[in-house]
This record gives sequence, C-alpha cells and structure tokens, in this order.
Amino acid sequence: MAETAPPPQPVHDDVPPDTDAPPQSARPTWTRREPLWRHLVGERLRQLRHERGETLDRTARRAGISPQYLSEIERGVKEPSSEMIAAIAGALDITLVDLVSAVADRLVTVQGAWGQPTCRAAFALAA
Amino acid sequence: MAETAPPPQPVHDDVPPDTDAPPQSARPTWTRREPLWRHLVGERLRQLRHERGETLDRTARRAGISPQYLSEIERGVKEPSSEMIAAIAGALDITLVDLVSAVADRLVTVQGAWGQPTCRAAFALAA
DNA sequence: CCCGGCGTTCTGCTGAGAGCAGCGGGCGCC
DNA sequence: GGCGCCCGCTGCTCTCAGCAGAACGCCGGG
Repeated sequence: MAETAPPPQPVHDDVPPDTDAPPQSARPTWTRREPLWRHLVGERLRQLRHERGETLDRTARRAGISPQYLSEIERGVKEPSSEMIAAIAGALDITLVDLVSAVADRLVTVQGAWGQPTCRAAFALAA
Repeated sequence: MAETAPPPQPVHDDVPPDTDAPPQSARPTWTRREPLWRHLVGERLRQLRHERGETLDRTARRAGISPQYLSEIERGVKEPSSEMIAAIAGALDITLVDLVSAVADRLVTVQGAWGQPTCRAAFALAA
C-alpha cells in the first residue's frame, strides 16, 4: 500500500448480527446507520431465492459458484463482483434490471418508514 | 484457483467504446446485451458528478481516492467495493439509497424504450 | 508557439481479499 | 439416531483493487 494516500476509512460500522438468529430471520445484515451495497444486494438475493423456494446449494450450483460463497454473499460478508451478481441473478431467473430495481425498492421501503412512497405505491395511486 | 469449480464464465461481453468519443459523451460504457453492475453504477456516478458541476479530481479528493481510480470506476473499468461506492456517494452528497434508486431509474429508462414507465412517470400519473 | 485545466491511458507495484475446499457445528424435522 | 439446510472457521492460491508516476489528448486562452 502506497504511503501517500491512506485508504478511505470505512464510512460505516459493520456490526454483524447475532449469530443466534435463525437463518430464515428477516433481520437485516446491518445494525447501524446505512447499509453498504453488498448488504443490500445480498439480502435481496436471499429474499428472491426464498421466494422461489430454492436452496442455497441449488442456486449456487446453478450460478456456478460454491454454496458457502453464495451464503457469504447473501449475508454481505463478501463483496461480489459484477459478474458474480449477474451469474446469481441469472440463476434466480431475474435480470440485473429487475434485481437493482428490487434492491432500490427495498431501500425505499426501509428508509421510507416516515412516509416516502415506493414505486408500487405510486402506481397504485395512479390506478 | 482451485481445480474443482471453474470460475463462472463472463455472462456478457465487455466491449469498450471508441476511445475517440468525447469524455462528455452520453454513450454508455457497454455496447452489447446487458451491462454489468459496475457499468451502471459508474455511469450514474459520472452523471451525478456532472450534474453537480464537479471535476473528477475534486470529487475524487473529496471521496478520498485517486482521480485516476475514480475515472476507472466511472467508466466501469474497475470494480468498486461497497465502501468505495459509499465514499463516492458521500462526496457527491447523495445517499446510497438515492444512488441505487437512481441506478434503477436509469435501468428502467433504458430498458423501458418500449413503454415501461418510470417512477417519476408514475407519480405524475398519480398527481 | 506557449500555458493551464481536465480527463484518459499506460506501466508497474503491493497487499488485500475474492473464491474455493475441507471440516465441524447448530438447528429443525422425521 | 438420521437427514437437510445453513453458518463459521481455517487455510490456500491467485487475481486484482487501488495507487503512483508518467505520458498523452483535447480544449481554451494568451
């Protein structure tokens, strides 16, 4: 590491959740301030996988990665590359378009506790 | 690399754009099929930076990274970590919430050439 | 011509960490 | 007990993130 510019300090504290939490828990993988991208995308990938009734092992194989690694990605422990995100999305039969939109939707929902509407809410109003 | 599972093959071809293109060009940093996450987020970061009238050098310094590296991130050449994304978003005075939403909006806009409405359009309808 | 500003590209470097494998553990269910 | 599902730890290899230095291109102005 070069000595001129120190690496950017982590802007946020990653506080891992209780490991006692059941794996099916809806508890987010961050407990303080803003989550990082890897937390959000991981959470959403897990949610999508559960919605499809797929096991971690099965989805991982379909994506061409190890089950452990998919577990780590879903929990926001590891930083997936863009290709990995695409591969997992493919294994879940969702496009990157819909995945990022889904992540954004989740974001708005979480941050919108004080009333910010979601995309879906907007369409409902329009109808 | 372990010999058991080959790395997932790139799902998409990254074809770099013409280097003759002016840096202010609206030409996307992918020219085939679906873009990858790093292309989309990079594009959006550049767009946001231009909207704010900030130079690459200035934003990079604010984010605590090198200007060259920010250039690479914006062009989708390098894979930014979640912390990097957060740092750059902070330098642009935008939350990760709004950034991912902005990325998703861009996605819908691009993919919606055949008529899929955006969030903004939905709110306009509601009003 | 010169200069400065802005951004990109190239080369080269180092250390972090991605991604994996093996193993063990916990939990729920039968 | 068994099984399935998932998580955590250790350890490994190799890629590449992130940087620095240098050069380049383009533009505008003197």
